Amino acid sequence: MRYTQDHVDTTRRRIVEAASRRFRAEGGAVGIATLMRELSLTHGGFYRHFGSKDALFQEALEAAVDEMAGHMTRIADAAGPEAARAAIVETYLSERHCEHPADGCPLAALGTDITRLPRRSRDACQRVLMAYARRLAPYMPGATSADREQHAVLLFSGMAGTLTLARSLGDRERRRRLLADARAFYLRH
Amino acid sequence: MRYTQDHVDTTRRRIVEAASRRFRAEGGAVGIATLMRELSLTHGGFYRHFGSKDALFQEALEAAVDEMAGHMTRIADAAGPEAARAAIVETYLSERHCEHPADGCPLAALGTDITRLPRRSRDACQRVLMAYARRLAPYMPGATSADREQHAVLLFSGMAGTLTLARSLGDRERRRRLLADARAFYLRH
DNA sequence: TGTACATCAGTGAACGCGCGTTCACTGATGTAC
DNA sequence: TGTACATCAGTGAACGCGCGTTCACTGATGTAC
Repeated sequence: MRYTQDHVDTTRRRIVEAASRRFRAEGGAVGIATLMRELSLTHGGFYRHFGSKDALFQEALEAAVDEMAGHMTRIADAAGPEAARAAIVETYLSERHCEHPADGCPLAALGTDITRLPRRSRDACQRVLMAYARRLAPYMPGATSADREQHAVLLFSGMAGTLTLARSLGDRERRRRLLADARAFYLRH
Repeated sequence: MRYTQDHVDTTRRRIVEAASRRFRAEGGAVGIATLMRELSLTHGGFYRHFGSKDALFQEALEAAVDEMAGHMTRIADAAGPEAARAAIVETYLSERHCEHPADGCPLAALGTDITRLPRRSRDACQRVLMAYARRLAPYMPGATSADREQHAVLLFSGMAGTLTLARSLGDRERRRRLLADARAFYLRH
């Protein structure tokens, strides 16, 4: 082998990470050559690691969900059981999250792109998105774990929609107000 | 003139209508040639009507918002003042709306695409989206018109996020349950 | 009223471009003997 | 231990393709005389 297994694994991981960020920032239309150039590689080598661009998208989405869920659980754990849900809402609907889609929620950044994936990929996405909800459920109110999971799904998809709208607004002040209104709303309900 | 002014106006309107539906169904990536072929025209003639594809996208989005707002106000008016908001929620989060993005809410269908538009287009979009909220505000609760408008923005962007998630799910039964849960949630809050 | 010309919506070939994917090749390293 | 060979991550040219946009052209109609 020309490169050590360790080097190969690292390269693969770096591709997924770069893709995860760039897809969220610019959508699924980002080219493979652009992606590989960011890592000082050429596009030809891509196919030594992935079967197709679709396969990379899938993995990148999974990585994004994992990263986001990790981030949210850390914030919630730090806030303690009483304040966990509030901390999640505050962080999710923060200006920081709004201005940085690349490290943010993939649902808010890629929602409609996922919708247009071929059937087979959508099935895989469903599993990933449901795992997202399952990881956040423990911080939600509800008598049963099914209730808490349902709460997580509704809260996150709702906030994702509002965050997407906020990102569509050209006027910064308007964005700030929308986010503040949304935080107040989702803290109450 | 080769064609009457009436014919020209009709053709232009047909292009906008087809674009409005197809962009919502398949995203902004739909090609101009495809669009024109749907109307039994060739792509070359497109530029007699529009300066660029971006200009068409703008108009198509506006038409979609107008159509959707019209649809919603008709439903709300038919339901009467007491039941107006409930009728809007039921219709928006219906399976029918979920399965037919082409005639549905442009925010749910194109949310993340709008986010990636160049700055100049985003300003125009902001105006269009705010007009959307203003038309629906009368059916929302709230002491002042600003309160009602804020309620409309949060309700619609939240429902759009949940609808987008529903459309991402491969499993029909799962979609049905999510929509039912969402209807219950948004009728309460 | 008849004739010559201007108009311009629509046609279809052509443009440059970037895309996803393939492939012959390179060359440093691992492995077999 | 030294030598020959196999491996395979990464390179960069090439593929076919569809895109947005341009442009010379067509030809039915409106307009000027």
